[in-house]
Amino acid sequence: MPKQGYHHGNLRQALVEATLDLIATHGPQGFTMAEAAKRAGVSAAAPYRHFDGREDLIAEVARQGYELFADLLEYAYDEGRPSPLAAFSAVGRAYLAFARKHPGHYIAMFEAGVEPGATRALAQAAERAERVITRAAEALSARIPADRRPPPAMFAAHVWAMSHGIVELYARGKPGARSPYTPEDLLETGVGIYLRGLGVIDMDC
Amino acid sequence: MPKQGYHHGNLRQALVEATLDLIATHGPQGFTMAEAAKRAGVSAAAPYRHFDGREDLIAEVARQGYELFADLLEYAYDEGRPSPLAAFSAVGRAYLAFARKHPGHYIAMFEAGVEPGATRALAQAAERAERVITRAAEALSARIPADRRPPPAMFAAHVWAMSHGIVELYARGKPGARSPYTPEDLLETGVGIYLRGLGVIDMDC
DNA sequence: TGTACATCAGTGAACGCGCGTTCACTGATGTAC
DNA sequence: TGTACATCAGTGAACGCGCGTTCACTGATGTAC
Repeated sequence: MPKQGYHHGNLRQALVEATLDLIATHGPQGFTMAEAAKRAGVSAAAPYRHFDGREDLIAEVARQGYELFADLLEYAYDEGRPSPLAAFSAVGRAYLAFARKHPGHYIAMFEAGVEPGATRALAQAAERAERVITRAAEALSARIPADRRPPPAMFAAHVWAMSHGIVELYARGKPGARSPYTPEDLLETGVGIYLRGLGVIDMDC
Repeated sequence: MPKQGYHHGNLRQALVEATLDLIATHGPQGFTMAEAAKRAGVSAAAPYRHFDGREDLIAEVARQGYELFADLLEYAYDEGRPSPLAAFSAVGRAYLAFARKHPGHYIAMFEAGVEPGATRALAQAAERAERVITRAAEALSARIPADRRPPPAMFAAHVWAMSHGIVELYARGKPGARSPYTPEDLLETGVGIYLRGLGVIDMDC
């Protein structure tokens, strides 16, 4: 636990967490350096001891988001166990769970205007997340005849796009604001139909 | 053509267009009332003769976006001609074309934090666009046995989500920034696979 | 057709505010000897 | 163990800026008679 004296003890991370909170509740632009400092119980000048400026702080939040995201997806994938299909579904559920449980991270990553190439560390974390999805798609499509299966990168892009679209359109704000279905239902049914189209799962189920 | 004297002639629409430009090039938050007024060749106070304030101006931009969007989708759908499948595909292509050709509108509609329920007119325009997509989905799924087809609203949500996801993730910024495929390719192949999964198009093609 | 007048659509100056950032400073900490 | 000192992590005040918005005003327009 940080001390409560003149020195904060762990200001850098406290600022990151204040930023997460602000972004999650007030949108990507509702975040200000001054307010983040205030929430961390520190003067407005203090953040500049730890970050180059506003952009730098947001980029760090996004980076941590990608790391956590990649961790969760990897954990859900579990190296393809117990089966490629089950692992793939678990990744999809983990995607939505991440967006729901970590809205600040998600927004910083995808809606705050931070380019994934902004930092080397950021780019690497983003790549790691993408690799999990691609790997899951690869394993799942291995049984399709080679001449009929789409490239794994394309497969992954389809699924990522649907997931992201569902988050953006149907998982924000009040539930049911734009659709009578939950995001989880939409993703499961949508990806299910898609996989049937690929011939990865049976047409009869 | 507007006169060039003391009176602008068509300031309201000129402000809307300046806003579109600013939003398209500098993001949803790169827009300011002052800059929009400047681009329209008018003092910073003038916009307040036509709009209640910043929010009101953005809402009007979003409203015009939804109207145009609905028009283009309706035109593409062409009441289901020549076939439900062809009409459905045309709607998908129109969706991407709209996002590409009218980025300012698209961003104002989906990324500027304007709630679709902000204005009655806005809500109606948004609903009209949604109805086109739902109708296209309905017509297309009519041939599926009733007990196996998803509700049209769900079908529409799947396709809308994939389209939106592709726009957000793969159609912004430099082409190929995140994927080797064009957004158009991604949407066509993605929706194609999805429709095969529904049994709407043949598994052999 | 001409004129008086109400209405409309601009101007220009000013406001208060909050933001990001800088700077000289000072209190706290860690380490060499 | 004690002390001197370098370094670190904060403070508080101030800056310049640009933004959204208001207000009293004035020039232009349209219309009744």
